[in-house]
Amino acid sequence: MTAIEEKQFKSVDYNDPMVGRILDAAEQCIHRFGIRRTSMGEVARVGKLSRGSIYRHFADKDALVEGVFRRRQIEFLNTAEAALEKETSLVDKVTLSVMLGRENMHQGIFASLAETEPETVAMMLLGSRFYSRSVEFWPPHIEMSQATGEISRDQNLDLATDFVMRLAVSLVMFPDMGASLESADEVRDYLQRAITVGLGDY
Amino acid sequence: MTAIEEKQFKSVDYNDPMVGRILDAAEQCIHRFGIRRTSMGEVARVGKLSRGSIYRHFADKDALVEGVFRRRQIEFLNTAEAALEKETSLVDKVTLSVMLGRENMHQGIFASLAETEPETVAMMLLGSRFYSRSVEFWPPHIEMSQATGEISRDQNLDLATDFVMRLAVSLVMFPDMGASLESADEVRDYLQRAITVGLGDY
DNA sequence: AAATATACAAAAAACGATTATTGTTCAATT
DNA sequence: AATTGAACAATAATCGTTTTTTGTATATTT
Repeated sequence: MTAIEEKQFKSVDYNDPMVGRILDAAEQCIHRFGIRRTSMGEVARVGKLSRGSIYRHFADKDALVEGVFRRRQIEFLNTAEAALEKETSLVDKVTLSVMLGRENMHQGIFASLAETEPETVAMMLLGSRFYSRSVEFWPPHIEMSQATGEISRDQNLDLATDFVMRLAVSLVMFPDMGASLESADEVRDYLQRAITVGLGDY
Repeated sequence: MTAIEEKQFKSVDYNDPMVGRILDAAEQCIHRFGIRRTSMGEVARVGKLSRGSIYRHFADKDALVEGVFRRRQIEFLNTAEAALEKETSLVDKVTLSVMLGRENMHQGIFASLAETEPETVAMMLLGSRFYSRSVEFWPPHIEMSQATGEISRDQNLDLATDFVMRLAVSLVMFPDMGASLESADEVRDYLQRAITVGLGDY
């Protein structure tokens, strides 16, 4: 097994308590100093563990940073998933997701990184890796919506997921793209239209 | 009049032949070396003009770079506008715009800059300034589409424009967001659905 | 009038030497 | 079996210093 292959197959076990400690320390460092000014040694010091332990669980610094944001995203998707259970319609679910997504962008690690290293954040947001993780989030909700008759039953699941994803991502990243869509009510009305009838007649 | 106010009011005259020479030289430099490694002196040398002339027309280097990309975008919108005249439906127009937009991103100054300074390109794409210029592009086409009955007449123009913009921008920036939407046919089918009925029934 | 050429201080980039960090290895420790 | 600690070469960041570039001003030319 070559080094390259090994790196690909290696995946992080988020249940391992040591991994948790490493990621906690790394997140704290990135939050305070940014990615560039965070060293593996500093992470080790903050987490009160050895540098070697970090390299046991993460191939390199990139993998560690990736791990931090991956965990954050998983956590976000879980909280979002929980919050969504109160909503019945797909439109309300997407609306809530957009509002939660915006909130998430303007606080915590994202907000601080955007201040210290905006180019890094920009690169992350434009990378497809970032969204690919959220894709699996929607299909169950799409299917539920099809079951209740809110949206068409003969819509292809992948295409519908893609459509919802595009709207959600776009609304989180660009609150204003011509029309003002700041408040939850404005977003809901907009999505109601977009999702149920597009630009066609009611 | 303060310096700040003056800078705000000053706007570039793209018909001025000297402005054209400056922008030609600047674009050539940016294309070859990137923004960071392009100096005002080099632009002057390439354009066979004085550094003073550049500062007569552009407040600073940022304004010059802005001018280059602004002109490129205007040119793109004009060619797109011309190409769109052959298309009758809004769906076909948006499809063509998406394909032209993707093409535009993968050649010329954008492609070369993406190689040398990807973070700069990422920042540009995420800035709202970039899209705000394209917003005025769509309303006439939306209204035409409403006139022919392709889309609803009682749809608010700003919201419809916003919706078309979001789909177009998203499809240009993220060719794959779950569903494969590479070819023009795939994009057209997707947009046909999205624009005319959203996720509702046919 | 606009373009040029030159000069200038302040800011930024390039440079080279020094220091810190990275990623790997391995023996010792828990 | 995982973690630690220490050593190590290779890479990258940092720090003063020097050089270039910036933005402005002004006299001169077209």
